[in-house]
Amino acid sequence: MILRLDDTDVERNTQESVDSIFAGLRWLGLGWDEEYKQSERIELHRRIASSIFQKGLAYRDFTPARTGDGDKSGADGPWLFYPEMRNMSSEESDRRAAAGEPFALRFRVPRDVVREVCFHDAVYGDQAKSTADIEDFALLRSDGMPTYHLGSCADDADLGITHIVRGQDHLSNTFKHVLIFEAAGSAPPTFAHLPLLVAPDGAKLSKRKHGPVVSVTTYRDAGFLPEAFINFLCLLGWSPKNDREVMAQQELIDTFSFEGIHRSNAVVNFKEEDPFDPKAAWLNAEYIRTMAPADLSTRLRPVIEAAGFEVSEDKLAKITLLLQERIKLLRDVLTAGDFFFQRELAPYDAAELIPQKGDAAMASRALARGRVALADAPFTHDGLEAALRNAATELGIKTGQMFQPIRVAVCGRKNAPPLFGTLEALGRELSLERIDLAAEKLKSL
RNA sequence: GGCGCUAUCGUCUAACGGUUAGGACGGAGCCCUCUCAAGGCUUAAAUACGGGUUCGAUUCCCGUUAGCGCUACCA
Repeated sequence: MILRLDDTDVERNTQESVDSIFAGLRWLGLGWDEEYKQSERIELHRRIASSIFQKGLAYRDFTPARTGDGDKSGADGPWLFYPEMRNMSSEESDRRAAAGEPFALRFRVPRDVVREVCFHDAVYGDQAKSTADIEDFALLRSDGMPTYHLGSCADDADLGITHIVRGQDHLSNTFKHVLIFEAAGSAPPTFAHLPLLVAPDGAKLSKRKHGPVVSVTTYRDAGFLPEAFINFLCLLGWSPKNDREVMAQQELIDTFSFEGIHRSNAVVNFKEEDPFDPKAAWLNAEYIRTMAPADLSTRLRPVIEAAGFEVSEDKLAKITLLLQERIKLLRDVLTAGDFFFQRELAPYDAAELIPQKGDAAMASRALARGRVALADAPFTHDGLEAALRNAATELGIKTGQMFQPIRVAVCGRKNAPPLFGTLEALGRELSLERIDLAAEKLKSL
């Protein structure tokens, strides 16, 4: 497996984007055996270009570069080449080049006899395109830098690449590549084109338009597990055809085949308010739930510490157990378990303390009686449960009515992890402190 | 405009011409339950359209439509 940076476009190539790519790849744990930068192999590219030129299969084009995007909806038919450039005598071409006039080197696509350029794609099957529909594409820019087409073909041949697996946006470019391989006298590798990942509106995902969505580090920073994220990605445009979805890396590798790859684009379902595809989040939650708790703790700790909190090994173990099936992303530990980490609770409405079908007086009694129970019960899950259920019976109220005021008092909200485990993780001192605060708060109603 | 690719629930996807068109996410409902989750059960939801071929088309062929890609001295 070779990691090659196709960075022949100096303008667009920034250290920042390279760093982000490496960070993402390293996080995913995808290894590679060799690593190259195209920008460091330009001598090779020029050599290949020159040999194609020597064979008369390319020519100099002295036309100034066309700016930007060009007009793609021209009613004047497709642009194929500039006749005066393509047909220029070698004497004039040599003379102008020697005089220092800048030129691009273009491939001389055969025009005398129209023929079909063919190749077999491992995903899309047999492909053919008439030379009459292929323009004289550039090999070398006027600054001497190779284009993507030349650079990648030259490198593929030189590095002995066996399989090119890339986005379907290159499917039609592949005809040009076949022409280059022919001209360079190398056998083309196996091609396999992958369907594109598109935005909900159907547009191809791009760094420009969709920014964070296409950056792998975004998912890392949000608390995705790399194995879950890989799993999700694999399910986009490919399926094992047996309804299996949660698959470990080895199973993915074992089951993979080009035949299982789709030929239509897959949409990544992100939204403004929810930037992550719900299925990706679900898969991540699935991985989190089935992890060994100790492993989850290990993954959670850095997230908690990065937020500026400290937590003991013992307390984290308890919190992990309570939150494991309640978080979808590692990041969620901060919102789902905020009350575990902050000494002071975020402000909440005292009315929350009032239980279902109860009133402030009931809440007050539950808190008072609960405080007594908590003060001397063994501070363990079972001890607390026994004590609090007892208290409810004594007060003649439902367990729910007993538990809710206490839950809100210690967590600052109604929806929280199971009460007894939560109290145990919080510890006696903090629990009592918060109950006192809540009782005080209740008086203000 | 030219060339190419594609078309099954909202989304990801099954169904080597014969299925009540399956699964998953998300949605809805019920159960479980100290709340929230998780889990269990149930449910709504799709073959773009029109022609062929065939005893029989989601499936094969043609056309239409739509989407996407390429058409750069970007990749």
